[in-house]
Amino acid sequence: MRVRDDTKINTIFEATTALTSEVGLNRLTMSSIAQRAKMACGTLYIYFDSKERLLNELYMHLFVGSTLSILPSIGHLPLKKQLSIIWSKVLWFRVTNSSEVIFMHQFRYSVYASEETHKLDDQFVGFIKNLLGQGKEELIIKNIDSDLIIPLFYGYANNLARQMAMDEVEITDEIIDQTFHLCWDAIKS
Amino acid sequence: MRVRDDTKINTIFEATTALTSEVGLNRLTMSSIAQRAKMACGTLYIYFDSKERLLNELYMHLFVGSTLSILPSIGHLPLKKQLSIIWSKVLWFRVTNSSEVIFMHQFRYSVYASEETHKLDDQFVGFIKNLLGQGKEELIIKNIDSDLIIPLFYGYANNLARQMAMDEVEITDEIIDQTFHLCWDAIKS
Amino acid sequence: MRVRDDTKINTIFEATTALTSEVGLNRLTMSSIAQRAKMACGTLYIYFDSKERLLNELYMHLFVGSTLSILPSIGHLPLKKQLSIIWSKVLWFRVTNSSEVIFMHQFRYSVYASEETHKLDDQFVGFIKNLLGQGKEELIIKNIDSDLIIPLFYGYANNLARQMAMDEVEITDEIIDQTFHLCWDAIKS
Amino acid sequence: MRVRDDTKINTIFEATTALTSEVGLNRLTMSSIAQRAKMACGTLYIYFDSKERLLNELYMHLFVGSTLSILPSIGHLPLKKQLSIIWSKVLWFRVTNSSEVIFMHQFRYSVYASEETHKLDDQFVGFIKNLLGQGKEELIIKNIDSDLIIPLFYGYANNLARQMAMDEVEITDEIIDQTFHLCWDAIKS
DNA sequence: GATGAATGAGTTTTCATTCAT
DNA sequence: CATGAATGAAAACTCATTCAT
Repeated sequence: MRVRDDTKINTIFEATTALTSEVGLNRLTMSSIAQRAKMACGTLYIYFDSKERLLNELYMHLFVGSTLSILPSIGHLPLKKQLSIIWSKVLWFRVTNSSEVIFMHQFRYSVYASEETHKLDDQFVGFIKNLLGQGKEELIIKNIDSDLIIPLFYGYANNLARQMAMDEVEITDEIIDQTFHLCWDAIKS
Repeated sequence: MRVRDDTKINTIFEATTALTSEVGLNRLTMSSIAQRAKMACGTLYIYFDSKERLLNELYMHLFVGSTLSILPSIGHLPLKKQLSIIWSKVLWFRVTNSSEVIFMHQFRYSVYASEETHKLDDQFVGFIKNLLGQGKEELIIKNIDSDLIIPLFYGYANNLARQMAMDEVEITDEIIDQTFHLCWDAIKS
Repeated sequence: MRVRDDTKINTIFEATTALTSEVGLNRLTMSSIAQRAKMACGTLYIYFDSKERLLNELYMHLFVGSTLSILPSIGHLPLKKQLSIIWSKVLWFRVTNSSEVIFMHQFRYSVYASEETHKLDDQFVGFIKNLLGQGKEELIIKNIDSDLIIPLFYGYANNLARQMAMDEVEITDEIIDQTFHLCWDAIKS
Repeated sequence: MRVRDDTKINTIFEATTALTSEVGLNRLTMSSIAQRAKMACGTLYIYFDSKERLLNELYMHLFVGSTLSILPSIGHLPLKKQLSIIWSKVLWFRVTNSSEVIFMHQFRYSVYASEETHKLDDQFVGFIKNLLGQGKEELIIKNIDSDLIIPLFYGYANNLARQMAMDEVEITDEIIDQTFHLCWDAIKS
């Protein structure tokens, strides 16, 4: 019997991200994914119930891999260090995986994004909110509603990465440093 | 084609923004636009060559109305004041026109966005870049590559507005003040 | 403007019945209907929401045309005469519209048949039940549960018509007479 | 192919009849049969060349089991008795095996039914025709073309059984008696 | 024999665009 | 100009059948 091959899921994911970054989410079709992944159209449906599920699972996979996975391991570090690590991690991922970022960006606000997916984001946002709350108590960070601060990090990271990907600028530690300092100066009290 | 009947064009634009914010760009169809605008499907093609043109013209219309239009009139003011006015203007527009912002956001990186449209953005970015260059010469602003600064403003504004629209938070002068100060603290030298 | 052409619905109905009798309900596709009706595939969806609706509306159309339409006009006649007219009407229709009957037969118990459609049948059955009830009161008809009698008429008519259509036997008044007498002898008291 | 493993074949047959009565012939898929029969999709093809063959063999199996098998053993009985036994046998089978009857009914006139299958029916019909011929010679039965009589039995039995199955009415000897008398009164001279 | 993953032709349905009125 | 019926290519998804294990 042909064994169910879990690397196939990765092949599908790769084909999907690559195609989305090339032609956009709107022109992404199941048959084009299949063609790119070198398998039959029907095979996609063995691994995913529908196009919607495929995209949602890909998003969750990327989101977990890019950000959620580091959160637990840095809880003991000082606040600024934690933020700086997250910033670096997020930026590195975003810049070195430009196709993936383009996919995430287009998917994020598309009709395909499910409740479940949005909750992942909330989880991340919740963590950051917590961090900022701490910082405010310690009087390190300006006493401003976190909902006004988070979009700065979030929007800046997204936009910066997208811009760099489009201009084909390579990321350096210096750039990460500089941009993090902008953020830090913005929020430090 | 394209006779000036601004009433009709506005009706089409309003229908398009409203629908996009309700069902998303992916599910936006020409006949749904026509239906919402209370006209026939074919009438849309009297005013716009194609769906792509319609969307691009709408984007340009919104972009000019929301930002580009203020730029010339404030050139004589001091740097920080100029930035603050632009910030306020942009944010007000984004928050008080949430449908429009959702449309712009979804359209901005979609397959529909043409070269021409991207150049509009560049025009705006060029203006800001200029401003920042001035600031750096006057040693008011950190000496950092403007391409690293602009995404902060751009991304922050976009994200903040989208978040506020979704949470149905009302904008106040205080919020504009607070958020602008975050930005300013980030870049001031 | 092209005017919405209601004869088109008949064209579609005819194509559908003809095709069903030729290839069966299972191989009946929307594109084959469109092709046979000499119109585009999408045109079908202007007149019918879905394949299911098309089939249901066709069934109702045929059912009403073939049986339901005569019921009201014969209420004043004596019982046996009424039954005999219905029998004749049903049989004539079934035999002279063999494609239609094949469609109705295949559709009747298919997955496509909706609640609404079944209710039509009930309406007809209800009428006959009433008639039989009268007959029993007048002691003309055997005092047997109507649910045991109706399938005789219903099943016999269906089967006889189908058989005659397949054997390409022509119907005659004599045949109608003979077969009705079988039925009548079966139920008369 | 087609090794005799009757246990497995029966499992497949049961799964097929059950599923057909639940979802209809149109939604009956090979993989759903396999799933219900708790075996792999490919296994079905060890026992049957194709879906069409499977269905035809099932029909023949049911037909033989339900009717054909009794014919030889009653040839010596008087005409009315023979008919009455067949009626009883047929009705009992149809009512106590409602899934099977639904399958037979849906299959009977579907695209899947092969020549071979139709010949089975002819065999049964031929036997009955013979019987009726006898009856006419003995002047017990009306002198009417048998092709006009058989559909009465055939259609009545089918329809009655289907109706009772749907209404979940239990069959009794009384019902069999009553309905047979209807038939007999119809044809007796 | 048995499995079930893989195939890909075929199905229903959508929708940007055209065009007769 | 305005209409909206008509078009047909293309999309998502299904499923009988094959085949590597």
